Amino acid sequence: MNCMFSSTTFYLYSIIHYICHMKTKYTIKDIANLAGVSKGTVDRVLHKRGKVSQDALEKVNKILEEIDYQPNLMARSLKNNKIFSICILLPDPNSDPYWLPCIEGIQNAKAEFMPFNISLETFFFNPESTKSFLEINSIIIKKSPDAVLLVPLFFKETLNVIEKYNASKILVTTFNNQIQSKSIKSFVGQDLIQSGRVAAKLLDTILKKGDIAIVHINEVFKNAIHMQEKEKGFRNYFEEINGSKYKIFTCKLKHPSFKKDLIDFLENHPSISGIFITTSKAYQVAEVIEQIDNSKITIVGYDLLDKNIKYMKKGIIDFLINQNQKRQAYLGTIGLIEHFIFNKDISNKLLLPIDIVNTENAKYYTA
Amino acid sequence: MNCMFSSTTFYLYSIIHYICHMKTKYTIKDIANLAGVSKGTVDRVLHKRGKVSQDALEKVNKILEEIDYQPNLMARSLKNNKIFSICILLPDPNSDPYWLPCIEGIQNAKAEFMPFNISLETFFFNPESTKSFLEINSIIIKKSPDAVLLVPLFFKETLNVIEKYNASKILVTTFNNQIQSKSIKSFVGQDLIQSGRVAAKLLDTILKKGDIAIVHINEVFKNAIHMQEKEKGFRNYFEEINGSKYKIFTCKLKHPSFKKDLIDFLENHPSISGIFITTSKAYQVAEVIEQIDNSKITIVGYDLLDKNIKYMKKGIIDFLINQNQKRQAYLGTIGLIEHFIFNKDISNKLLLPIDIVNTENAKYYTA
DNA sequence: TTGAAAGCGCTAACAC
DNA sequence: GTGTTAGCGCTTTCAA
Repeated sequence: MNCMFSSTTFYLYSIIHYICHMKTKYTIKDIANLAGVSKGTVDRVLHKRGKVSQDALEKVNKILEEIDYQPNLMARSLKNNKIFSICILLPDPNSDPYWLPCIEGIQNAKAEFMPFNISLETFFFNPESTKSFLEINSIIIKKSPDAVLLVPLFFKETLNVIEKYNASKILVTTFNNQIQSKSIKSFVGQDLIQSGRVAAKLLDTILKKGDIAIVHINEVFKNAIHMQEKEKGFRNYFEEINGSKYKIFTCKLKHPSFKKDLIDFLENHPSISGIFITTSKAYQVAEVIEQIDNSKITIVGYDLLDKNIKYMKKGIIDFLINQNQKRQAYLGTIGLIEHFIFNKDISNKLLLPIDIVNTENAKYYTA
Repeated sequence: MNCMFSSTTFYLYSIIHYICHMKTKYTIKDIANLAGVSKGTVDRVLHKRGKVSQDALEKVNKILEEIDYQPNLMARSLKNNKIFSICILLPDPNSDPYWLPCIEGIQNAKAEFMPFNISLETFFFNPESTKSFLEINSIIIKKSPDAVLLVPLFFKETLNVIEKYNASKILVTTFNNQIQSKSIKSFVGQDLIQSGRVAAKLLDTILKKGDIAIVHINEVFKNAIHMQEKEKGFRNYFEEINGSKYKIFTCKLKHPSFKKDLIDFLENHPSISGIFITTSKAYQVAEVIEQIDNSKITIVGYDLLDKNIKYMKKGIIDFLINQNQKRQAYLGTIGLIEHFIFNKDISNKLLLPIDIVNTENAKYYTA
């Protein structure tokens, strides 16, 4: 009973409203005194470590119910000064620059919790190689960290490695790609269907006439589900509007015939006035549009890659939707850190805002 | 030398890159041993509390230079278990619903740091009364908190009260409204000029023809500077485009002749195809437009008030710019808390993203 | 000027 | 079963 927690709200300007919570903060010693037992016994009850008589158990629990005991986390983690270790696994940013901002997000998390005993190790795998994914995962398992935060790009392989982590009692959380599994304790990412709807609304607001193309750029198979969900949300938006005035075409492109196929598609569909690109490669479409077309086609794409921003500044890309990888990685990391240090619950699913970006607000999302 | 901080980056998928920092974490005891003095002496050096011989000072400093000592904040705050108290002062949400989300932001901050010894008290003042502002501030000063976070709506009065806080050694930080004063240790808010530019870019993207009106709704004088800065950024954007095709009119409205004046203005300017409203009262313009006009006028306004969202869903307001009061209040609060608990620096100026909101992504910013 | 020691709240090993 | 105790790292008081 030696410290207090107070919470008050004041309100004044003719009348004065005064609301005040005074909450006493109890320590284990207080509880021991109140229950007439020793600190050790209280601790055994709190941690369900057994070896407590029925009588003592009831006395302590009675007090605990009455007082809303909040353990002092500072003291707890001072005592248990174990080094928690977290391994983070994501696709190699050298293979796809989309992942680059994640590094910064992880570093920010690390910097923020620098004074605490946290060991963070970051690993990259080749996004085009399930083998590299499996290899790195077995390296991580050998290090037996307390938790792993990973991007589950490959469905089957992920379920496979998760079982191994589970067997080793290693906590698994994910970001960017959502995979259903009760063994995954947390997912941080975006609602892709909803992000398709955001893109649809943008084009619906801008376009006065013409038709729309959904462009999928087929890089590696990892994105297949992503692209499908975005298309689903996009079409869904227009289906809900009775009597939508646009025809919507889907256009699947892949290298190396990308450029030729896109040009052919546009020539065959001269009514196209808006394009929605479902990957972060909008700049590749913009390059082509810039060369062939003077008439204005509105383009909505994803992600603040340098090349995308360049074409947005040129006026060829109109909007970019920010998938916020950096913040995904940051929140995934601090979620684990705060769980270990402060005993916080890990939120099962955290859906980040779907940011609409134009030339004028871009700097706030890239910084 | 009894615990470690490690930081590693792995990279593998044909070659293995392995980068590993192993940083030993030192305690005061370690330093004392290394320097051949006692813990007490090390502490005196660390805190510059004097009473240390030249010889001892040099020995300790030499070690400190070599090892990059990071004090254990858990232990420190366990020892100094003082209750830090923070008072928060903002305009009454009953007078202007704009401020309502701030309450939630403050409560989130409170919930997040519940286990620590922080006392938070929230006060409201009448945004139309400098007197109430001064009265509440003198109540707060009497409570002598460790810090105050306030919305400095009134320039002169704010400078006045800040001096008093300074004299009482109470830390002052601000949010939402920026006032230049070296006595203000932190500001959390948005760049209003840039937010005007964001609005301009939106209208520039959407409008195909016609002219633009900037509408100021004159509620109370508090907003005068806000509105001016937004207009400045807005016009600035179009001035930078050589040969902008729009004429831009400024329209100042105030109640009770608001509706009539707006209708008159639109009748006198039939070319208007886009409206930028510089306050959170876009819904008032939308109400009028809905009644008088079938032709499409594009509207960009501010803030996710229920009424604004309602008109956005009706298709009358096209975009809302989110000033993110909730996050401003949240970040302002946790900035202070982390300063007190973890000794973190308070960032002098924190500019939040200027979020572009349409019907499809609104829920992420209001939740 | 310096070192020794107590104690913040919690945990866990160790006697009884 | 239960209470006592040492100790996590830091601060601060008190003797020396």
